[in-house]
Amino acid sequence: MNDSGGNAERKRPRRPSQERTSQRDPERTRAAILEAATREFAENGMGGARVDAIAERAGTNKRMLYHYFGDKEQLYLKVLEEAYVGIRTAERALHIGDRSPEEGIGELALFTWRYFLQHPEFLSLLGTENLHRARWLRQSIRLKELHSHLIGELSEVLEQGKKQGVFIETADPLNVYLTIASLGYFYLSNQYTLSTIFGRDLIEPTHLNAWERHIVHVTLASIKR
Amino acid sequence: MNDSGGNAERKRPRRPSQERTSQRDPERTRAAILEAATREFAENGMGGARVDAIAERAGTNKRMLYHYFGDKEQLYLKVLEEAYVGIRTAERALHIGDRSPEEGIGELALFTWRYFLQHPEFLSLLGTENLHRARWLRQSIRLKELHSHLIGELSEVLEQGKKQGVFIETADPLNVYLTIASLGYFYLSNQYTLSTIFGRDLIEPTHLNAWERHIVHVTLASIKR
DNA sequence: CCATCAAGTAACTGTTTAGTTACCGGCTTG
DNA sequence: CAAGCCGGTAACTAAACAGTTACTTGATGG
Repeated sequence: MNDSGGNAERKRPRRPSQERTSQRDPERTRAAILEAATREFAENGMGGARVDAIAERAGTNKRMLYHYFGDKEQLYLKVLEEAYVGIRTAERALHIGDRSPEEGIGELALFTWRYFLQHPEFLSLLGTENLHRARWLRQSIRLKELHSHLIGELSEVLEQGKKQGVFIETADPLNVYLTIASLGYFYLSNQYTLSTIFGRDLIEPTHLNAWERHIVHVTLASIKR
Repeated sequence: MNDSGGNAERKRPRRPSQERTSQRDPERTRAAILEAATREFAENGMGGARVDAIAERAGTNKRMLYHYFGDKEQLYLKVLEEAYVGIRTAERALHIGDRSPEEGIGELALFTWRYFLQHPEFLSLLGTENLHRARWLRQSIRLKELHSHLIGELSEVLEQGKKQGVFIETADPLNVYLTIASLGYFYLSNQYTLSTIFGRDLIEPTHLNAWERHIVHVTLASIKR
């Protein structure tokens, strides 16, 4: 019905073939799309992110995006998975069991805070995923074992501290991690509304450093005997 | 140009006028739209919320929504403002200065946790607003003074505690509030990803109660001498 | 008892969006 | 050295969307 121009011959849009530095590089294109998608999803959420915007940011076009990642949802899941792999990988390199229990926990708190500070896009992605009740993360089975290492190592450090009599007996590994993550996550992810309603610029270096010390202080105060 | 059907007479879509319980009630319609909008924005964020969906949830139509609230952005801001008024109003009724300093802080921690627990839509709205860097909240001037009361009252309680020698001298009102809010906000707003990756159902009553006690414990441990 | 205005309805419009299709061209390999 | 595959482009399409318009209904005061 709306087939404007009923003639059979279809005009093909013969491109002018102007001298282009085409440089085919699948890996680079793929990586560029993933990075552009990370930024776009972090800035606008799943609902607000635009596929066209991702393609443009990556210096390519939608066709390649669908070619490599299937569709918007699969691309989003890939971005989320990579973000988790990023923090858990960096965390493993810490080896918090190598120091005294107290230093180990302090080290983990400092690392987590600084990682959050340097990776705001990770916090944004978590926020978006939780808005949707982990709808996409739930589909990712391979991620489960990624996080068990953290709890295992943390558990060992706490046990050692209890044996040495420096930590209280009720200290729980998941609770300790949630405490550390809470204090870092809320301060950073909610900095915009907090700065607005309380009239204090939370991202200023002085306040940032004070909060870093505060996190370590609170975490240790909550488990020390 | 695209004026399909060149005849001057316009077909008017004469509605069948079937027995309807129309009940005109501006206040109720307005309130219904606001409540429907709160749920829709909380569930889908600013980008994901649909104006049609809000109208349908409210049992009315888009025309009324635009009539009462201007446009989608103004409606969203109204929803956000009302959410803040809600928690700050309930907070004022606490009068944390009436008890001992230690009890007062514990009371505030408990209240905040329980309010967050009972108002998940408030947490969602905060998350959405922060994703957009407080873009809409910043436009709301009248909200600034709403929050100063909280910090003022909290400050008095801390000072009293310091005089009595039960709190450390470095205890800061904003830091204390941020600590309480962090521990409540993160646990609830990130419960979906956390439950998924750590394989523990955080919303289960047992764990919920344990975390409530944990918040009070951590908050007090961080400021007690 | 009718003129007026506010409450309310539903179809419409221009734009944006995710996803698709038709086509191009350089590199590898049989 | 040609054939076809893979990386790449741009225009297209159907659906969804925010916002508008043309119109109806009911209440009220002069």
